[in-house]
Amino acid sequence: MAKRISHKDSMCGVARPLDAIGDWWSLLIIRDAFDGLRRFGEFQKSLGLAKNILSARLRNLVAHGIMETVPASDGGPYQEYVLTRKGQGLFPLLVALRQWGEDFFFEPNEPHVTLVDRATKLPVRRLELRAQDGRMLMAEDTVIVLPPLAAGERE
Amino acid sequence: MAKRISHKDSMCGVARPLDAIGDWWSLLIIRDAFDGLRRFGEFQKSLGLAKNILSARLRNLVAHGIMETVPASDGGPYQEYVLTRKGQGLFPLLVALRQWGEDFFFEPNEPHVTLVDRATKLPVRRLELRAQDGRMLMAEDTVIVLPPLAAGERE
DNA sequence: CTCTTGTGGTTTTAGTTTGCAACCGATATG
DNA sequence: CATATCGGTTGCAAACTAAAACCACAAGAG
Repeated sequence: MAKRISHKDSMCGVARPLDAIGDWWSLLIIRDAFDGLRRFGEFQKSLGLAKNILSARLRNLVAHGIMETVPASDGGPYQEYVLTRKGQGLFPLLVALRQWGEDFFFEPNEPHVTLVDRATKLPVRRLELRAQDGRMLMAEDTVIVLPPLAAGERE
Repeated sequence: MAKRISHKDSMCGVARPLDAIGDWWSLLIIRDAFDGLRRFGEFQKSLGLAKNILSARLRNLVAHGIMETVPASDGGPYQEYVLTRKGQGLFPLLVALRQWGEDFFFEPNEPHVTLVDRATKLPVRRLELRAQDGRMLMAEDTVIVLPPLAAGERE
């Protein structure tokens, strides 16, 4: 089931998360989970994907510790799917995706849903990458550095 | 080729970007592009994916305006693939993905590559979502709001 | 008790996608 | 001219996806 994304034995810090999430559907499931959806049927209705696929995706997300099943919530005999702490850690990623979408996939005046501060109802700020000293960083202001190699290790 | 992700006619602000990116491979290509890779062969060597797949992914990224081909750079007879401004807009998403990976996919002392400020060589700060007034926002502090419906429009 | 409906899946099956490998054309290179 | 390298395209078997049918269980309805 797990499709190997990278050929390197030890996948990098980007490929490893991608492998865990699984695919786009999973990300949409996670987004719906952030929106409060919990039940199999809710996800299926919201996303319109085949039930076997949803079943497989949920199973994968649970297997990777991104979601977990809780026995009930309203006494019903069924289980629900909720985000774990690890799953909640994906929130910035979804925000980044959404903001990118707003920037480039909508006409200037095309209406679209907006993420707002629940308290003030104002739109949230943009995600910004900052240095330790608070300077804002663009992509070209950053570098990837290798971990210090322990003795004897070779690339 | 384009696999429809959502059944809804007008895809939401999350699904639309996902559809444009294409798949995980594309995201890894984009990451490599941020790392300075430009040539077909460089991507292929770095990612180890089949050439036909790479070819298709690059074509898709170009078609969606995320990358573009530039005729040369060192006088070679070949073209190179570089990120457009739209593609560069994906930087926060990649950072979010990387930070999530660092948080949950590495043992506490497992070495991994780190994103650092080029100027100071210090690791970058975490991405944080903030309200207009500067408060930090967690997922549960936010809501999605629908656009104001124009007259006559119905859900 | 039996019939029907709704939920939460699994199985079946066909269609699509993937990716290895082989091939191809266009430069260099010897 | 022979050969290699780069940037792909093409063919095809294997893997994966997804629509639909099916199944199990629980709750009501009659």
